[in-house]
Amino acid sequence: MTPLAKKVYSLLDTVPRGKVTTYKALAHGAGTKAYRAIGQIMKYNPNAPETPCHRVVATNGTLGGYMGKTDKQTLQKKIDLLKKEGVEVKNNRILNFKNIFYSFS
DNA sequence: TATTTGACCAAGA
DNA sequence: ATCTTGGCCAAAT
Repeated sequence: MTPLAKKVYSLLDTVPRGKVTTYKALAHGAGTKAYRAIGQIMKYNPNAPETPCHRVVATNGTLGGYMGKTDKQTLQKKIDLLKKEGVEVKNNRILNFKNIFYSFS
C-alpha cells in the first residue's frame, strides 16, 4: 500500500452512498496533483468490495474503468453497482453528474 | 538512478 | 460533437 493510496482510500470511505467523486477531486483532497496516479493505484490495488472504487469517475462524467479494464462488459458491472445505489448511468455517462458529485472540503 | 506507463485533464482544431 | 496534443506526477519495472 503506497502512501498516496492510503489517503485516497480513506477519502473514498467518506464518499456517501449514492454519490460519486472524480480522480481529480481525490487528488485534490489528498493534497496532490497526481490525478493520473490515482488510476494507477486502483489498477494495482483492486480491493474491489472493500473500497468503493465504483464511485470514482472521470471529471467529464464518464466512468473511466473498472477492475483494470475499460471494456464495455466490465463497465456494465460498475454501472449496475451504481444503479443499485441510486446513480443513473446512460451510455457510459453519469446522469445529473453535477448534482451527485461529491468533493472533499 | 533512469525510463516507461497510465481507470487522467484541459485546451485546440 | 469527436479527435489530437501536450502536460502532469506517483508507481512500477
